[in-house]
Amino acid sequence: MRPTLADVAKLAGVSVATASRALSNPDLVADGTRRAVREAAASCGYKINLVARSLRIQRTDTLLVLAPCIDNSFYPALVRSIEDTALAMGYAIIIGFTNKADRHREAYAELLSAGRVDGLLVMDGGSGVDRFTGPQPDLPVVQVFDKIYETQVPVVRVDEQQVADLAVHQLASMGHRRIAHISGAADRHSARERREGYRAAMARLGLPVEDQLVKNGHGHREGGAEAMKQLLELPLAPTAVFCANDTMACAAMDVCRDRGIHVPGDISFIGADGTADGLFAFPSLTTVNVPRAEAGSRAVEKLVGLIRGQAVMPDTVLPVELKLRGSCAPTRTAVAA
Amino acid sequence: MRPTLADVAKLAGVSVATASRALSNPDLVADGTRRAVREAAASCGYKINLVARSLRIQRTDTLLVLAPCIDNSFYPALVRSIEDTALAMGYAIIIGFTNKADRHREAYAELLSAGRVDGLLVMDGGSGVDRFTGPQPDLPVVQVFDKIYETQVPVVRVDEQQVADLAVHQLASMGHRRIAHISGAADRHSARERREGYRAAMARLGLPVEDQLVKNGHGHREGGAEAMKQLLELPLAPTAVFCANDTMACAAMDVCRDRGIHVPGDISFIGADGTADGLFAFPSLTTVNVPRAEAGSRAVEKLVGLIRGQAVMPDTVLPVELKLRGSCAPTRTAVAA
DNA sequence: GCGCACAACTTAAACGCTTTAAATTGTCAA
DNA sequence: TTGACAATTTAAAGCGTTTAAGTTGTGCGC
Repeated sequence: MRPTLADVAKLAGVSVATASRALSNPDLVADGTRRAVREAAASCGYKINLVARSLRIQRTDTLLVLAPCIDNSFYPALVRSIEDTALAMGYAIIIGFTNKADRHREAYAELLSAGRVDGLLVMDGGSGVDRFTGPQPDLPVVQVFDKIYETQVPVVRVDEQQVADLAVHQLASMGHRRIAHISGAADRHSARERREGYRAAMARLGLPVEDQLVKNGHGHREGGAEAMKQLLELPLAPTAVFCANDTMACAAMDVCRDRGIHVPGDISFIGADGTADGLFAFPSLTTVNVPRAEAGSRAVEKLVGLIRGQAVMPDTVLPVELKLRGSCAPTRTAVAA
Repeated sequence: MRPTLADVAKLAGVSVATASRALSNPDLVADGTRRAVREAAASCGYKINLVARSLRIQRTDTLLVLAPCIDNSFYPALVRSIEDTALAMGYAIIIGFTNKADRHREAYAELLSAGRVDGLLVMDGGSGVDRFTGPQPDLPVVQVFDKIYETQVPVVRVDEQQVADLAVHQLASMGHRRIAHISGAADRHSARERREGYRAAMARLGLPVEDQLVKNGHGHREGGAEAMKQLLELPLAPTAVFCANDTMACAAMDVCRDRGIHVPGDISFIGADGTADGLFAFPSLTTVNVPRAEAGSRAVEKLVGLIRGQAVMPDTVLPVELKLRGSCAPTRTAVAA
């Protein structure tokens, strides 16, 4: 049998209460006692039982992290930084992926309500965090990106419209006027916002906002490629494309390459997110970087704050930044001018 | 206050023992009683406290999964399948990344020894699973890939030498004789085995095994690119390269493209692992697929088996498979012949 | 010498559940 | 009517901690 605190106490000739204090609250016992208990614990290989501790102190020091997936190139950096920050703050993370069967959602909702975690970090705003928590979560919840405005859940996010704005402005400043947009999955808040941001930016710049220049790429490679093909079939093809994420942008560039269309000579691309995808594309992809690692840590800090009783803070909005790389260039006319 | 079983019992007019049974062991109570308890539970919003349950039954139904990282394109599929299978078998997973500071290792070793998980799944064979478990783990452990022969830990893996063998044979069958190898991180078992497998296959085929044709790419893009550059500077450059993973293969192909060397016309490539990297490369990368998703489920099944008291089974060795894609072609001389 | 403050420690209860062993109830045969 | 037996239910003992409340002992001022 694993030794318990009682064994340690007996060995050290003190009560379990003292043994407990000697190990976890050293200032409350005399020097000699502390040493005796420590030695007893070491000599019998005592290890605390965290489950018992959790039951007693009503804390698990564990966070549940729900991500839609992990093979998406957007999430790994986020998840890593969450894990890193959580660990530094004394929390372990249980991870769950939610874009699978409903079975998953239910299982995790169960974990949440059954007191096995102290808080929830959702990255899957998708169609509402209340699927996991109910309308009035009795557990601290923080959401990362993809804000759902209907709920009052604190969020760490970026200004998604600004993402689009930076991209469109960059292209416009290079002389592009026919700027297309390949948008992301319709159920994602970020995708909707980026599309709106694109429209707004185009309008502000006095550029034509044609419906045919906006195609839905559904956020993935195949959709991006298909959308690009449609754009290339237009009577008057765009000279630049802003894609709602890097994955689609890379796929779109590949379509161009396959057809002998030169990037950025014939057409320019800007992606969004700032994933590694674009870094290794050819040409390397200009993108609007979304600081995922920082979002991860900030979200954990926020969540831990809530758990520890801090008042709900306003949304955290992180800055985005344009990363100018090889995939966009001034229009020929701009060059000629 | 959250209602407890005692509240439910009082509400239903039975003892807590009966309430407990009615909810978790329904055959042991009479029909009417069961219904009454169920209704009482529902009416007061009772949710079981899993921590208390865990303490009592001495199980946590949680697994610790340690991965070196997640942004590596190799691991996501593995982690997802682990999560999926674990959930289906009634386990949650705590995930930890171990290629960070030692702080991480220690924290997770603590979790392990403190009874917060029922078992451990390690993907980071790196320099020995005993860093986490000590020489005699008192907890079930299963390792995925990267077997460490010194320890007696059951493992789910592939035949890494066969990975190399399939690649070399394919290239040789296309007429290649000067086949180079870009190897992976020296501390990884898979990398060492693949290099040995390359040597053995070359020798068996009677092909020259020159030290200068073997470069260390350290498993990552930069290393792969650098290794490729060195290979191209050889007096007699190789006509084909087997890379120990897809990431390096893609980087190596990019180097060729930048220098105007045509793939597969001038030089052929085969990678290994079967990650999405190679699928979207140009040309798409021939690779030796390592069934990561299946390895994940098998590992979980094995681990849960151990937890439930099954005897230790022999290693599980999964089959690998060559995926022929656009990055390799017969040599010019072979074509001419 | 008495009372008091204070430090050091112990006792005992609590956290919320499961499960063994014992008690209760009901049924039926003798 | 009684006893045997099965079917339910209950009381109580844990699971291994933490901690509020209580006890003991020491030194100190008076």
